[in-house]
Amino acid sequence: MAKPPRPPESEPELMVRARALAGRRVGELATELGATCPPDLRRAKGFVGGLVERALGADAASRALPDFSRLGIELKTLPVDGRGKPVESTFVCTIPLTEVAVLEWGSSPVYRKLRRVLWVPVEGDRALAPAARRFGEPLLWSPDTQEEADLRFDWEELAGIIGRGDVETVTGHLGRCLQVRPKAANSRARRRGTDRDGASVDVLPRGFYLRATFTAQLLCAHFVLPSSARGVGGA
DNA sequence: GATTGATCATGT
DNA sequence: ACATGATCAATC
Repeated sequence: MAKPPRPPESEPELMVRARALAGRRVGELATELGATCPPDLRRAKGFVGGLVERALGADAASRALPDFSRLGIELKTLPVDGRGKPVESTFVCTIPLTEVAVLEWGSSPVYRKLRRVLWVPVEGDRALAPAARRFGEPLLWSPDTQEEADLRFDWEELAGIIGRGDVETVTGHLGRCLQVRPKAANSRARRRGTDRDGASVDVLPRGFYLRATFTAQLLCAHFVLPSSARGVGGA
């Protein structure tokens, strides 16, 4: 692998780097970084995400910090179709099953992860070889008033159910913008949880994910109009 | 066609 | 083991 850039020291510096990706292809970037593009992502699901981390100078690699630790910004690549619409949900965080009952929205891992996110759209059509996929225009995003209210609503519903010890009743159907789905090596994986009586039980690990409908809406809204023109904050 | 549940690779 | 990065593929 070649030249890992310094972490960006400011948001503008990060955005200059991120915008420079727009219109370029995954394969070119891989070549520059000395990486080899896989023929498909079946056995390399995090390949594009890792590539962009390195290209932009993310420094948190596998630590419990935002990708750009100094700036407090999380990086998410977002696979989109030919019209710019997300084709996959977005993983947010694993669910701390034994703690969720005690967490408030403001102290929740969902809130912390989503406070500030750099979205980097990338073509995600499976018919396109990974190397041929182009990057889109990045969006540095924080939830606006309505988005945060929506996220909070779902968090309270889902965390409430899990906090009561009913994680096994939660399916991916619940939640308007957030959902709960498995997050594990396989369906036999187990991690410590709490049942309805407060007893310790081993359950399938799960994570919070953003629905594609939610990321579609946020891309559209924040690209089409700047937040100041949408009456954010109550106008 | 959209969605849910299952799964893959890598690093600490 | 569990965190990071996600997409695959069966099913609705």
